[in-house]
Amino acid sequence: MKEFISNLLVQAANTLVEDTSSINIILERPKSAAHGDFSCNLAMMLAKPLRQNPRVIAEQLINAIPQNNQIAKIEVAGAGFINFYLAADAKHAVVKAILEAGDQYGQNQTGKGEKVQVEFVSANPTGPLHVGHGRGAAVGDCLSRLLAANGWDVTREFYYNDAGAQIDNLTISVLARAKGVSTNDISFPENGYRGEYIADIAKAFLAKETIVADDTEVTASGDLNDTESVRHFSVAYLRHEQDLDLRAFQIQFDVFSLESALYASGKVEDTVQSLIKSGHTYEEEGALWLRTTDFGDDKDRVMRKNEGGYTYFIPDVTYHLEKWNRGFIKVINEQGADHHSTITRVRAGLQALDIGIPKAWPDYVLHQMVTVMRGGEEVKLSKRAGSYVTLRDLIEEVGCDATRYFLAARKSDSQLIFDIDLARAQTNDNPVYYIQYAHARICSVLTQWEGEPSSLAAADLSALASSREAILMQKLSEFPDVVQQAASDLAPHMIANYLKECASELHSYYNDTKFLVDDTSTKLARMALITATRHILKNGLHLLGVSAPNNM
RNA sequence: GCGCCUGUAGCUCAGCUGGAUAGAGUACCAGUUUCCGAAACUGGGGGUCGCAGGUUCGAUUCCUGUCAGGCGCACCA
Repeated sequence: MKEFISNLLVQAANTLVEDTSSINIILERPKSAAHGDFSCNLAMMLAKPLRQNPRVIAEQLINAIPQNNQIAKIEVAGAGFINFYLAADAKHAVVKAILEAGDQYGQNQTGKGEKVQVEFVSANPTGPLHVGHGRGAAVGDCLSRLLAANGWDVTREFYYNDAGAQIDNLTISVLARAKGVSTNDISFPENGYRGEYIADIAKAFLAKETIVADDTEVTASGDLNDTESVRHFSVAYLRHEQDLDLRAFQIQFDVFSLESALYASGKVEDTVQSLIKSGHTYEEEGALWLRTTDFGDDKDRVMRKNEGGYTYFIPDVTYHLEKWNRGFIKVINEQGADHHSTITRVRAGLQALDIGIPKAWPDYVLHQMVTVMRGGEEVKLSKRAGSYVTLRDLIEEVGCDATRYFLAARKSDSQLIFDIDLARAQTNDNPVYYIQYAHARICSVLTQWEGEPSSLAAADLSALASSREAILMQKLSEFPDVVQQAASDLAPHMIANYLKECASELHSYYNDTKFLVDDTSTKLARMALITATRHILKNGLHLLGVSAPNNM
């Protein structure tokens, strides 16, 4: 419909201007129903080049628009807006379209089946996942679902930094606990991990337990002189813990990549050699540097430390080079904003390789900090992890649906306050239940109707003539635009906001109008409309990874 | 000091590539169930869009400056 009107306007504009190719027709949905179903500011855009009053131009445009049966009325309003009022049939069309497409409605082929990788969570295997990782998980998973709905071939990936100094730190922390050193003791490693889970790992190691994580299996030697065994076992143990966290959050990954594998395969060394060959490196004070300042960084970065090891920067570049070589023209990295400084660095490293990787590749979505509140006070402690709130604590307390919704419903640029009391509330305060209730309500009515849902696509919809019904149909028709916009803006929160509005229109309609009436054609038309609404709510909730219960 | 993000109703937040009277939820006040689920709905009050300039027909939106908060500025990741 949008395209249809757009074409009409281009035709009309052709009668006033010689070259319309540079004109970008913008059609918007007016906030107020008094302004029609679609609105266009074309006349105002043309006012300057034509040197005429916008309202006069608008009149001329309207006169030049060909007659058709889709549009009931066209008006000039305000400073020169052209408002379109759709004919009843045109409004009803969306209901039929939804009923025919069902679960597929809202999807499009913008991505043309091309490969996109979304990397998210990527927590170090040094502890359980915390709320911040949860936000990354919710946003990353929702982004993946959105991109898939837009026709992309999506790969979800988790990168484990299992090779750096933080793993040495983990190893000595577990060793200390295994030897009975208390975290308060002076001899406990200064920067060691102090959460209670470290003691659990130590205990499991001494008990020679076997851990299965992803595709690997590790059995503890139980020998405290065997540092390598402690290291492997601890990493496997925590990867397993994180797997459980992810399972509780109903997040699945297609690929787990390990930093250690990049070293083992010699790819890290290859990258170093390529960078040296590119001529952007130099040695100073015993270290090997990359001149990242040539590519927009504010200072050069160390590649190889003077004691010989590589900084994390090099495997990071290697990993992204791998992504490029695996054929991902589009890559989105979802990370916490506290890592934003790596963006320039990784991109600079890839530029230095000089192999034609675009300057702005890969894309990044950064999420800001999460603060958890309970009873009006900030929650900072967890029994398991000590100094931070774990994702699993949160899921256990408020449930998976509410946790996912709250973590994805805010613009990721904004800091987020997670109110546990609100998320737990099974009342009208809680937007998750509000949306799910709308869905359950529809299901309840459909059950009582006892009719055949598949017959509705052919129903006569002419009875849908009230303003409530018009508003609801208008809201439903926006869904495909929202799905497309949310994906192109990489903004999952738009789905959450849309669903709240959609649920609100349904609830208003429900309270205003009785659906199961005696008149058959009216009843069928209303069944068709609420069934269409149900599809939209279900499809939208699915994009968020939130369930759409039939009853609650 | 430098960089990134954020300042919109008492609180939590939307505001779609600049557009019509700046919206929603919550909280507060007043109403709605002989009728499909009241986990709902209807109405009301509540705003200098941090502040100051600039760009133009028009700025919450774009630019500059400034104030405030968060995060980051390692031969850690």
